[in-house]
Amino acid sequence: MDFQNAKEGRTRRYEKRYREAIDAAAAVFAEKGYDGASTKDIADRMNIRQGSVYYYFPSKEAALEEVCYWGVDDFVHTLEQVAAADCPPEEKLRRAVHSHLAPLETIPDHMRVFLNLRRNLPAKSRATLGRLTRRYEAIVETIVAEGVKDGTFAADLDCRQAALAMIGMCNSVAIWYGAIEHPPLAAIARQYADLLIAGLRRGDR
Amino acid sequence: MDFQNAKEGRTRRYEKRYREAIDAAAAVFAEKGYDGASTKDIADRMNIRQGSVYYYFPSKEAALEEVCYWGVDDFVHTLEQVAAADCPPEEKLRRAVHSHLAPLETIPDHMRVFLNLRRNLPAKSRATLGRLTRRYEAIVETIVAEGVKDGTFAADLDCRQAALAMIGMCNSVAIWYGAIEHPPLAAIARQYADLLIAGLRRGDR
Amino acid sequence: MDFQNAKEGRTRRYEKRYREAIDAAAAVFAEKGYDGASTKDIADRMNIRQGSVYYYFPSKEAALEEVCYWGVDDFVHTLEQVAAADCPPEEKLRRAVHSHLAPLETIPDHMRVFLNLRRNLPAKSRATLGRLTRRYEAIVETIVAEGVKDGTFAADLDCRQAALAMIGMCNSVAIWYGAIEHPPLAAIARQYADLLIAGLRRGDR
Amino acid sequence: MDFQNAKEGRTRRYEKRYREAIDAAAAVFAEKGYDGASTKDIADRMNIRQGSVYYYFPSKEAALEEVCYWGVDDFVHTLEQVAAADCPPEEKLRRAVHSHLAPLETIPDHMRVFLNLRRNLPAKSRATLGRLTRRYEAIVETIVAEGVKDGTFAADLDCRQAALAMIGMCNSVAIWYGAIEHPPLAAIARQYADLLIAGLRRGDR
DNA sequence: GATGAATGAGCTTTCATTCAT
DNA sequence: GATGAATGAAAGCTCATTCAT
Repeated sequence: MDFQNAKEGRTRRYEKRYREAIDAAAAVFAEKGYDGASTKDIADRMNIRQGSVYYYFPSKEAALEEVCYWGVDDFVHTLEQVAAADCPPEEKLRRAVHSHLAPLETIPDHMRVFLNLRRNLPAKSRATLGRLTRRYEAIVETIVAEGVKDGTFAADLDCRQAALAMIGMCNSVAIWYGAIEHPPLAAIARQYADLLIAGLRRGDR
Repeated sequence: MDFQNAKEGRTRRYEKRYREAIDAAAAVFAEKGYDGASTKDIADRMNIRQGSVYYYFPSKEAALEEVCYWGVDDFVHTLEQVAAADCPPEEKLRRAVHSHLAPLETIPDHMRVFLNLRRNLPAKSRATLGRLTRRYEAIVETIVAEGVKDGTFAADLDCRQAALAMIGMCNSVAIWYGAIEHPPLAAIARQYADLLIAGLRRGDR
Repeated sequence: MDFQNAKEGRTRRYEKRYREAIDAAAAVFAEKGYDGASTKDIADRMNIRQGSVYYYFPSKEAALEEVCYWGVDDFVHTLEQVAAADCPPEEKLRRAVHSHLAPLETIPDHMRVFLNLRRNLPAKSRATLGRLTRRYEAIVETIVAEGVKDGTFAADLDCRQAALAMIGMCNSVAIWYGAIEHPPLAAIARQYADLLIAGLRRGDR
Repeated sequence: MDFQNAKEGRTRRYEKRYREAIDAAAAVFAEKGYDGASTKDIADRMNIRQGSVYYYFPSKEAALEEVCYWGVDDFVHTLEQVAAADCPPEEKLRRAVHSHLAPLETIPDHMRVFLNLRRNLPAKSRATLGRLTRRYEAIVETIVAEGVKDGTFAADLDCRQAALAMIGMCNSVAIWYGAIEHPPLAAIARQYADLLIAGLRRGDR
């Protein structure tokens, strides 16, 4: 109940509201797209008036930026840990599929916004996220390449294409996940991992 | 040079320009999204003035509709022929992958618009296209199921998920095809088909 | 009644409306200042709706630009002719005062906008107009210097300051001209010229 | 160290900050105009937050009022003393020019705001300041008339126009003073006074 | 004295659409 | 087939102002 606490309390409350603002933006962008969403939509979701949105974001674009950056670092970092783990490549791939799909359960809106609305960002942020994306792809490619080297996967694999295929397949889940009937996420991840692992064992010729 | 011919000539010219209008709309929508594109963008691409766009389309939405419908019938019909062909399921799947990717070379803009901007259509068209999409998915599922029945593919496959995985993987190519360096489309199709076929042989448990 | 005429007619009509748009902008800016004026004010004065203003100007700033540039070339050009005339410097100065004040009768709004709202222009136009202004001042200074050289004006005059004083005095008329009771413009010009000429004969020491 | 003193100290500190607020407003208004300036601009200049400006001024308009009134009483009073002095009219005119230009050195922002932004005041204050202005003009006119009567200035002078010319010429200095290279203020004042005095001796016919 | 949060009105700008020509 | 002119609605953004703390 000292000053320290009072300050923390205030800060925490502020941060909470700020976090809510980002989530509201994520939800609205995910539903309507960037150009299709209005700042009024975000305001409505926060139960404030339209102009007040600008208390939280300096611009609509900035709101998109915040949503897109949300969780990206963790996302890449997790994959790095998977790649660095002490286990066979096929296990790494399996874990990669699981961790790649995980955000669909925790922050599906942010994920969809990142996947589909990145291009609406100003050049600079787009470039930054592009670099992160390419790093992510490279790590997946590394895992595949590792499997090729140790004989787990087919010797003549196009590792880059295999990585893109894996990522593309997983990302495509975001399109219908939650909108149609489907197995639980863990089951989907298992199925997709099985398919990929078996596919890569004898994938390309 | 008789009236008939003159009329035909005019009509043909008209149809050509009309087709150009749809292509212009496709290109603009593909580049900027539905809400991000303006009728002026379409007009600019056709070298006419904004208001003149309405000579070709009764509304912006109608333009989107035309673009989305373009080639869809053929697309589904081709898959139906593949499914009806007299060949083993794995060959059918291979052909399905090829024909699914083919539009990327011939009408990439229309394909991207269909994939990403369907949701901007009025409910009615969206429903119609949704039905077509589900029919398409069902056909793929049928091919997979056929493979399961004759022992080509793993007995415990989730055929629906397998179909979605195949479609999602193929669609994901549209995201980077033409934007980054990549093998020719035929090679990509072969690799993806190989991966899928091997993956499905022993995909799920 | 030929094509040429038809086209001219159309163009003339268009230009007339365009000129009206600039005049409306001038009047509104003159009355309310740049930031104080709204595009709706301009629209109201033209009897069109607010958004339609953008049919005539790409932006509010562009409207200001048009107003500021209006007549400036003529203004400078007229002074150049005065300076080049074959008559004694004091007569040149008299004519300069007259031609400087003349726009108050013909385009008072444009003049006031030029004098007071130039600073609201984007850097580039501001610089262009700044160059014109400095050229104008230089010409006046030249006239004064001529008078000093031929003994008409005091030998120890600060010609630059004298030029600025003349211009400043004349411009200050714009502040009250038309708002309070005053003699006709020609009389004001004569009085001010008399004052200046006598003042410069024995102006500085 | 008694209560009285403590209170005085607080008051004095308060007044200092209050004066700073007015100066900040003056500077911001002078730079950006009334409509172009925001309360945030004033806040920034005072290193406080936007809302806190309202601790010093009940409204933006009130801030403008304070700036405009600042020094005006002294300004008029000084001229009254000049007019009442026991010296020839031409000396009075010389002193009037000096004292008219003096604020350019001491409170240039306030002066510019008074000159250019009076019109943004509410009707009442505008009227009050208008009355002061007209009184000021009348005093100058009186000085000129005195000179006419005693034969110092030309017998057929339009005294009102002469007064306006003097004031306009002096005010015009505010436009460029401090922005371009120029002689010291005292020199300018001398030059302008010389010009005016000589001009009025034989100014109108 | 000052702040964080919010409001509500107004602004500039964009844009799908209409229509007489 | 196409254009110039205009509309009306909505959008993003700014800002003077308020108020509890």
